[in-house]
Formats: sequence, C-alpha cells, structure tokens
Amino acid sequence: MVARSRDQEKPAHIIEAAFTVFGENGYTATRIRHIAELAGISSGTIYTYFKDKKDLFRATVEEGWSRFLSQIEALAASQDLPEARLESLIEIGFQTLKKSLPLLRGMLFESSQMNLLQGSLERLCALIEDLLSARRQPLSRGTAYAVYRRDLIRVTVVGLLFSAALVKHSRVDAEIDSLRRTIKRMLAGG
Amino acid sequence: MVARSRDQEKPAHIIEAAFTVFGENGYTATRIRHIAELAGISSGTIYTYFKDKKDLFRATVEEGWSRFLSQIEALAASQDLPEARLESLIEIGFQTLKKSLPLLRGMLFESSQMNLLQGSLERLCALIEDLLSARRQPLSRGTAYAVYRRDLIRVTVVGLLFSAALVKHSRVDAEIDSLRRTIKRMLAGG
Amino acid sequence: MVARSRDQEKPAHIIEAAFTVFGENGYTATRIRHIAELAGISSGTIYTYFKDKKDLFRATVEEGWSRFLSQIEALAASQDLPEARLESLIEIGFQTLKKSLPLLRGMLFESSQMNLLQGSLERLCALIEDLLSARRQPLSRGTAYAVYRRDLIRVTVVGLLFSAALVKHSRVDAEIDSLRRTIKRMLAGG
Amino acid sequence: MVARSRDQEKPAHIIEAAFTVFGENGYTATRIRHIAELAGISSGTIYTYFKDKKDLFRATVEEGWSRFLSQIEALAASQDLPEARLESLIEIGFQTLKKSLPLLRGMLFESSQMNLLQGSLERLCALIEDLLSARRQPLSRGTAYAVYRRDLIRVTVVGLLFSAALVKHSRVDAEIDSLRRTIKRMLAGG
DNA sequence: GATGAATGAGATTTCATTCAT
DNA sequence: AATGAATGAAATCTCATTCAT
Repeated sequence: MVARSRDQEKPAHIIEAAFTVFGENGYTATRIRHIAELAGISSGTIYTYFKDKKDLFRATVEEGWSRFLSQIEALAASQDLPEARLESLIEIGFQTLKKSLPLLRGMLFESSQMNLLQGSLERLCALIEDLLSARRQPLSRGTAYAVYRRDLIRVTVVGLLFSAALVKHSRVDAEIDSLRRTIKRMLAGG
Repeated sequence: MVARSRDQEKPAHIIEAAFTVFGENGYTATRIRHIAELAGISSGTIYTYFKDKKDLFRATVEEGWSRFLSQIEALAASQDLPEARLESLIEIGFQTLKKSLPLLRGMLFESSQMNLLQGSLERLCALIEDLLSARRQPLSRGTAYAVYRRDLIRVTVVGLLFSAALVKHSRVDAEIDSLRRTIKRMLAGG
Repeated sequence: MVARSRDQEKPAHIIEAAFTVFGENGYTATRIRHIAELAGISSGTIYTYFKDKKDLFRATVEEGWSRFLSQIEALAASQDLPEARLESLIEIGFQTLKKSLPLLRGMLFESSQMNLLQGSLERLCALIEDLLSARRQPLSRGTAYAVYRRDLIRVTVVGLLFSAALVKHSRVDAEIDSLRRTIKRMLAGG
Repeated sequence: MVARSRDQEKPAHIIEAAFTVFGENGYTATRIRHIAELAGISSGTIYTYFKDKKDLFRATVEEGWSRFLSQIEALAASQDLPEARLESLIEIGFQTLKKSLPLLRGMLFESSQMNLLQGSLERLCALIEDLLSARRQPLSRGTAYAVYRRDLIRVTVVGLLFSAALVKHSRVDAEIDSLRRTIKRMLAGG
C-alpha cells in the first residue's frame, strides 16, 4: 500500500517540461502539445493540474523565480560578513543568469505583460538592498537618498536581466562575464 | 486620366493607428482589423502598403525609434555646452519615455524577440556615450574602462526602458519622474 | 484510461464525403466546410487525418483510381479466356465510369492537379495493353507498331474519360452506353 | 481626324496577353493584374472591354478556337481532293496543337469552364466528319454506323487534345509527332 | 476612356480546451 | 485520473471588382 508518490510529482514534471519548452519558444509560440509530449503525458492531463495555458505559464515562471530567490534569501539570512555575502550574491546571480537564460529569454518579455514579473522583481530588489545596506552602517542620509538607491538598484537589476536576455546566442558567455565584471567594479569603486 | 491619387500620408496614418493598437495590446493580441478600423480604412488596404502584419509592426517600431533617435542625434550634433546637452538628453529622453510608454510597453518585449531592438539600442547607447565623453577630457583610462563604461551605459539604458515599461499604469508619471531624478543624481554625483 | 477511440473508418467517411463534394464542384470550388458538413464532423477534424486540402484531394483521387485499377488488375491476373477478360474490362470500365463520373469530373479538370492523373493513366493503359496483347499471339510487328498501339490506346482511354466527363448531366447514361457500344464495335471490327 | 485605330485594337491586345497568361497558369491561378501588366495597361481598363474575368476567359478561348476552326472550315470548303484535304487537316491540326498547347492546357483543365469546350468541340467534330465522309461515297450503312463513327471521332479528337495537354513540357514535340504518326496510320490502315 | 487605390467577402488552417471512454 | 479525438472560434491575407479622379 505504498503511496504512488510519482503521481504526486506530476505537476512538477509538467512544470519541468514547460520550463524547457516555454524557455525555447516563448509563451505564444509554445504548443501545449509539445509540453505534454516532453513530459510524456497527453495534452488533456495538463488540464487536470493547471487551469489553462496561462496558469501553467504562471506556475512555471513562479517556480523559476522561486528557485532563484530562495538562494538569495538563504544568503541574506546567513551570518557571513557583508562583503562575502555580496560576493556570493554576484556569483549566484550571474550563475543563475547564465543557466536560466533560455528560460529568461522566453519568459521575461511575456511574463512582464502578464504582470508576473513585478512581484518577484520587487522581492529581489528588496533582498539586494538589504545585502547592500549591511555593508556599512545603515545610512541615515534621508528619504531622498533611499528612493535614489532603490531606483538605482531596480534600474540596474532590470537592466542586467534584459541586457542578458537580449544578447546574441553566440556571445552569451562573454557578455555575461563582462557584465559581471562591470557590476563588481561598480560596487567596488563608483 | 489619373486614378484616385495615392494618399501620400496613408502609410503614416496606418502607422499612427498601429502605434496605438500595438501599443495597447502588443503584437500578438493586436488584430489587423482593429488597426484598420482606427485608421478608418478597410483591412485590405493595409496590405497595399505593408507586406504583412509583421512588416507593419516592424515599420511601426522603426518609426518610433527613428523619431526618438533623430532628436538625440540633433542634440549630439549641436554646439551647446556638454553639460547643457546632457541636460537636454535627459529631458528629451524622459519626455519621450512618458509619451511613448504605451508603445514601449506593447512593443519592447515583442520587438526584442524579433531582433528589432538591438540595432536601435546600439545606436542609442553610442550616442549617449558620445555625449558623456564630451563632458570632460577624453579619458584615456584604457580599454578595460571603456568596456566598463559601455556596459554601464547599456545596463542603465535598458534598465530604464524596461523599468518604465513595467510600471503600473496608475503610477507612471510619478515613477518616471523618480527615475529621472535618480539618473540626474547619478550623473551629477556617483 | 482510453480516449474516445479513434474511429477507424473516419478517414474513409471523410473521403466518401470528399468524393461527392469534389466531384460536384471540382477542387478549387470545393469548400472544406462543405465536406465536413456532409461528413457530419467539424472542419477541424479533417485536419486530424489530412495535412491540408490538397492532401485530402490526393487521397480522394487515389482512392478512386485505386478502387478502379484493382478491379482491372484482378481481371488481368484472372485465368479467363482473353475474349472474356476483354469483355469484363469493358463492362467494369464503363460501369465504373458511370458510377464515378462526378468524381472524374472533379478530378480531371484541375490544372493544378494534372500530375495526379499521369501516373494512374499510365498504369491503366499498361493494363489494357496487356489485356489486348493476350488476345492473340504476341504480335512481333516491330517497335513502330508497338508505339502505334500504345498511342492508340492512350488516345482512346483519355478520349473516353474526358468525353464522358464532358457529357451533360442529363444525357450521361445514354452517352456512356453509346460510347461502350462504340468501343465494343471498334474492338470487334476495326 | 484619323481614327485612333490603336484603341480599336485594345480588346485584341488584351486577349493576346490573356492568351499567354491563361495558357501558362490556367484560369484560377491567373491574376487579372498579370494580364493587365503584360498588356501594358491597368487592371481597371480590362473591365471596360470585358464584363469580368470569366468573360475575358471565354473571349480568349473563343478566339483560339475561332482561329483554329476557321482554318479547318476553309479546308472543308476547298475544292481539293478528299485525300489532300485530310492530309491538310492533320497538318494544320497538329501544327496548331503544338503552337497552342499552353493555351490548351490552361483552357481544358478548368472544371468551371467545361461548357466552353462543348460547343467548339461539337463544331470541330462535325467538320472532321464531313472531311472524312468526303473521302468515299457517302456511306449509307445506317444510323448505327453513323453514331459509331461520330463517337469514334469524338473520342479520338478529345483523346488527342487531352493527351497532348497532359504531356510533360520536355517531351511535347516528340509526343505530338508520335501522335500525328499514329493518327495517320489509323486513317490509312485501321 | 483610363487609372489603380480601395474594398471586403470569404477561405484555409491552427490550437486551446473539452469530454466520452 | 488519463487519454487524445473532436471541436469550432478566430485570424490573416488574397484578389476580383469598383469608382473617384
């Protein structure tokens, strides 16, 4: 009477497949049938677990962000020195960026139109802000400066994500490395 | 002896309508029929001037960028003092950003998938770099610094465009103003 | 566990309907919707079994020829006396001609589908030639005669098919009977 | 005050162009615009002289048949010996066949235009029958024989036309020559 | 008469979703 | 729960024909 644990994981399997297919083709060009085939199930079954195509997309995007953000959160909660945590942030961030680029490409643009990005972006920026704040004494330079810094972080994060997503396939690695160096320099010096 | 003369401005009218409709709905969700209706013509007429939906979209996007970039180019070519030109750049940039936001929203995401963005972005960044360089003595801090600065500009530009495009309708004006202040401060101080 | 089982005969049903509709209207004037309606299914279903309109047409034509040619082939392979087989050929041929005339009409008169005709025609002529050869001692009257006879058969077969296809609806039966008598007489006498 | 004779010939020019275009593409695939371009006029002008596409096609076909039939008619009315006239018939017939094959192709294979064929075919067969009858004493072998002969002529004529029309482009000349030899032999011997 | 831009009905085909099995 | 055949709405694009100039 063992629980059929495989069935429990079916939604996860579907999301896994959706990850790949949405990532490669984007939302509109993705065919439900392709996801089903990759997951080794029939199209109809998808509708047992997800309301419709949009719902599956949302779940897939959320899963992606969730994986990424939980790493950052663990980082934020760690006891390491601020400088070390910042270093890790950059490493994790750019590593994930490289790894998830297909996903990012296929999803970023469409998910933004569905407002799937906003929340996660907000959370990511907040985490980064916390990490940065920890670096020195909490600066009480006033509200204006707080807004300035929040905007700056957001512009930079959004800029990084979309810049990476816009890079040509062939130059991905070099470009992302370049971006990482740029960010490091920025944090260090200017 | 002469046929109903080809209205010289008809393509412009169509693009004008396309501007609005693509802007509001994005590429996929836009119906050719809606553009035709808004332009006050029949669907078929669109195909007199544009090969297909994609071609119309490309033309619309290019028109938008073209308008914007030609302003920046005029600026770059002017004889004003560097500081003044930079000031103007920011004014024009953010003004256009506000005005073209619907367009930007509907288009940025899809056009990037069609590779319509790259070229214009490249041109925009180059112009901005020129404007910035003019501010002080040409800095001969070496190649590494040049790459750093180019990346920084790109991340910031891309970050600004997509940040703005991601803002909720209701908060657009406030957010864009905030972004402008942030950029000004960044250029001034940090 | 099993989906609505694929109706084994559905393609046959569709072809049956296509038979009628293509027959009555020809390829171009035939509307997929009409075939679907006659078959009692939705238009979309046709695309489950056939790639596109052209594919359905090809399948329909091939089915028609196939039915006809397999009868002739059976005849050619039979052990009957040559005279009897020739007699059967004519009976079967003209019977099928009557029955399939709508199809024939739709099939023959489509410049876009001409090449569908060539192959089947070739096969039919070859079969007829075999049947005729069997009638007497293989005639070794030389190559020139062989060409002559092949041409004659082709002209006659093509002439019969198209003559029948050109006949007015109201006079079909009488005309085809007349043609059959003519061919019989031709084979008997001239 | 010279009559603008060029205008008088405009319909003829149009038909000339239509000849080529219909011949190359068949009725359905022919675009009015292409005919207009080849004739060096605008599409609209065609509608000054022809009611619609079908009307232009009819006129084109009739012109083709007319040219051909008038030659045959002259032949039938000539005082030459029957044998010589028959010889001429074959020469003229196959010559025209070669020359007008593109037209023929475009003309024969259009189910929508089938009835254009009937009349001209009838006339052609009647002329041929007259020419053949003249060869010997009018045969009073009775009605049955008359029907037999008429059918035979029709089948042969139709067979020739469509056989020729079905031949592959590359083999046209050889095949038509072969058909001519076959017909000659048939008239001589069988 | 000539022009050719504009029209707009209409056809094929796709694909998310349903539901009988 | 799973299946996958069936559905059918919906969208782009074509092209004969019209008609203002």
